[in-house]
Amino acid sequence: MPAMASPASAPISAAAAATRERILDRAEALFAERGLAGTSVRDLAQAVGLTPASLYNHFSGKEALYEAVLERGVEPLLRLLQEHAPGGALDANDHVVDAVMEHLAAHPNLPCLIQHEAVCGGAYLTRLARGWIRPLLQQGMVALEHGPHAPFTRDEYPLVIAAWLHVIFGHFSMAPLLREVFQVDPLSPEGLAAQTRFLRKLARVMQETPEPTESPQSKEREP
Amino acid sequence: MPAMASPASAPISAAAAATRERILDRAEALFAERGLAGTSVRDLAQAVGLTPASLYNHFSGKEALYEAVLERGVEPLLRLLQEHAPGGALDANDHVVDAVMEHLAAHPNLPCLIQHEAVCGGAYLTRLARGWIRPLLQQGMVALEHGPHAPFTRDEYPLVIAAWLHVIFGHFSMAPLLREVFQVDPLSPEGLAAQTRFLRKLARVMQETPEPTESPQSKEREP
Amino acid sequence: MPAMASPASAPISAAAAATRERILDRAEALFAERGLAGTSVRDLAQAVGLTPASLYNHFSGKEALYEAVLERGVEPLLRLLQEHAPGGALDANDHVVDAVMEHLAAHPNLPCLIQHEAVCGGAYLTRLARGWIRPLLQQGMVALEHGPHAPFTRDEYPLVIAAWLHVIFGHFSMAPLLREVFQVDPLSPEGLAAQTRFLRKLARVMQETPEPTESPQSKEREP
Amino acid sequence: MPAMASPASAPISAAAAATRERILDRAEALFAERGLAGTSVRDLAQAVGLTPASLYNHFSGKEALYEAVLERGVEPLLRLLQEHAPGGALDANDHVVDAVMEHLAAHPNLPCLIQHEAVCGGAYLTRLARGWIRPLLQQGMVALEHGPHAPFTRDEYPLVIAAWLHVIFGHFSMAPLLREVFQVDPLSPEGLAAQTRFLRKLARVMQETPEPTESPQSKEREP
DNA sequence: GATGAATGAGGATTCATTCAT
DNA sequence: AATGAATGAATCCTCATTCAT
Repeated sequence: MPAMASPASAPISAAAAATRERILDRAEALFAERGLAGTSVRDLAQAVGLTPASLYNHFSGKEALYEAVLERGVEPLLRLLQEHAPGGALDANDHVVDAVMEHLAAHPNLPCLIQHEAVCGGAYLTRLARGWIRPLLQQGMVALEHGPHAPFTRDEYPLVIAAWLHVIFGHFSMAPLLREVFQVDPLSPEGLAAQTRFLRKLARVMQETPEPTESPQSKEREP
Repeated sequence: MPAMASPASAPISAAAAATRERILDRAEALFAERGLAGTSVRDLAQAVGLTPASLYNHFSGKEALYEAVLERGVEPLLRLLQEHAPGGALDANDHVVDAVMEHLAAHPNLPCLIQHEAVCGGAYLTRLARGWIRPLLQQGMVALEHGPHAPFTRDEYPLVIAAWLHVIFGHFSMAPLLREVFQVDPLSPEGLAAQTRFLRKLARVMQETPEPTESPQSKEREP
Repeated sequence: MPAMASPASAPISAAAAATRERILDRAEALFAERGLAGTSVRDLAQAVGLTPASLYNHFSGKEALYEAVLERGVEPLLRLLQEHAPGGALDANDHVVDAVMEHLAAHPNLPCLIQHEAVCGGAYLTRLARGWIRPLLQQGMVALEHGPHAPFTRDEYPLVIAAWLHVIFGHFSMAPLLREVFQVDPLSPEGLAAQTRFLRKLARVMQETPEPTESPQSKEREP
Repeated sequence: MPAMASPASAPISAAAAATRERILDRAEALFAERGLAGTSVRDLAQAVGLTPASLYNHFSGKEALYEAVLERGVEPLLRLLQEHAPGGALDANDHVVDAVMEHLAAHPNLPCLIQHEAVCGGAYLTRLARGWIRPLLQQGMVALEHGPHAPFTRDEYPLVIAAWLHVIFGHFSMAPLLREVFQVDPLSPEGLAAQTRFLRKLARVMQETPEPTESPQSKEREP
């Protein structure tokens, strides 16, 4: 009798699910700001208005909570990227950039979390990398190959992809620094719109075939 | 005989200075990998082959050591950038990129340290930002203005600068991730050379005046 | 049914309060014997049969515990003294002496605690002094003025009060020394009774108007 | 050749002795204020303008220094008291009081040191008590017996002695408290003079034979 | 005689976690 | 589901002390 079972357990589950979500929300913010090591269970609990002991009713431990935060944040991003098939070139790219920026604007903590993981080369990184970053980037590779002739050779494509990753994520993960330096909030609507425009331009620029007349001095410098 | 006085005190200072430098070296690596909160004094001491108590003969505490690491790593980078006057455009840029890459290749921990700081918006960040990052970036602004007509408008210059920052630093700070994803070590000599070549190309691309014939659909999308 | 609500929460509170009291008891003894600096949290915890970490569930730190001990010990003494209005002279004094001795006999650690504080001139001293010692002693001044003509002038009253303080407290705070020297336990029932009798006698003696025929040599000595 | 040996070693010894004395001076003050446990070797060294390591050239350790301080302070007091033979009664007492007060005025830390020891019942206490306090107090007993008929019985003499100890020492050891409470510095010349006068008066009062007509109510109260 | 460097032991406190309630 | 109390392990740091210089 599944219909009968739910009234007994579902209401409880509903409240629990809400609490769980609240925990994830606050934890995401704290982990993004301070990293895993820098965030104490007490801080997490306090941010939710709970006791540390109570957290363990929802998550089996700090690391499990951390992973849940990561997963919850990353999965939609991954799905979003998979939806954008690597069919059209420039046009598709614009779409992808817009979609990604939109998603990150709604979840500005995500890049910080990933940055924290990517920097320390932590335990989650491997799973992260193999689980979805790799396919994601390889999708980017495919997209590149379908695009117009770029000034970049095929073996440079990984660097191109990485550069995009850095530029897109950096805008969020280094927001405090940029805010301080440029006296503008990168996460404000205007800041985000400007960055989106900038990224579109950048995409266009990077895909235009430059004249092969390279400046002579840089030729000398290359080994 | 002042020359004789130094052998009496200098050897002690020399040994101490050597130890101090060893501490800074190891601490830089650990802090870069794990951040401030994730690095314990015990680990630091052990990495140097010292007792935790002995560390306190050289630094007054973990935070002081952290600041010293930051300072030691950042200062030369700052000096290096100040030497490159914002005179010539593309040519100078190539020089700067080369110089910065060379410096970071020798101190690959530096971007991680800065990334850690920039993400959390910590206390050191403000000092960092106001002390040297801001002037540094403003110097970049000047350089941009002296360059050829770029596809980017003046109010986009900060974003251009930031993008450069992200691309250059990201290659180092996200090295573990990139290594995992692309199966290539970004910090190997080849990896660094390739990145340097890529950056030069990118610089050239970003400074070429594109034909003003923009693709129509992106025009529509811009508000 | 509020009576039912308490069994749900009161038992916890009750157990916690009991533990808290046990901590205060043992801490009082240890602090009295060794002072604040000489008492380690580990010793305190061990004396209660607890882990150092557990102490922090009841007190926010060593100093907080110390203050709580001081407060708990001092407050009843203060109340006791306030109850004895400075009405009758000798008769009232006898009452006060008896009451104080009785209280201190039940809390022989109190004088040691106060002594420790008074000697070092610590941070708590000021609060101690202004909070209750001062009013207490000024009450003593009033009592003195209501008494019979004493051999002491009004400007000597503070010294008289202080002397009483020293004699009464000293019997407790220097008990280990006195025990060692006189081979009698000052804190035994007999010791306390004897001291109480002695104090009564002393009170009487100090309040009797002496014949004004002072010995001539002391007159010469006084400037 | 003792005459020749001294020029070689005595000058050094002289400087060393001076340093040693400076150490003792500063240590006396710090130990008196904070007790043994509350005073760190670093603080001691810093107060002398020395390095902790250097202290060990003069004293074999903190405890040894502490004992030296105690000994240096206590011995002259003991000698002083031995000089005052227990011959004359009141007159002699005045002399003793004056002499002791004079000595303590010059060494106001002494009572604090002794108080610290007496309270905790530490290891030094026994030696202190057996070594000199006991004979000292027994000398007081003899003096009492030679005096005029006092209102105190022979078995109360120890309490009388102890009371004197408390009153005399308390004026110094509780100086910070008294200063705070009475807004007068007990250690100022005036404060000391007043206390000396007060003690003389007290001595006279305590030695006068009271009329045996005791107040009836106190008789009832005595068991 | 003075000191900087080194250290084992211990200082107070916080950590993540468990469990009875 | 929530929590207060308890705890072992770890936190950063200070302690008194030694020793080569």
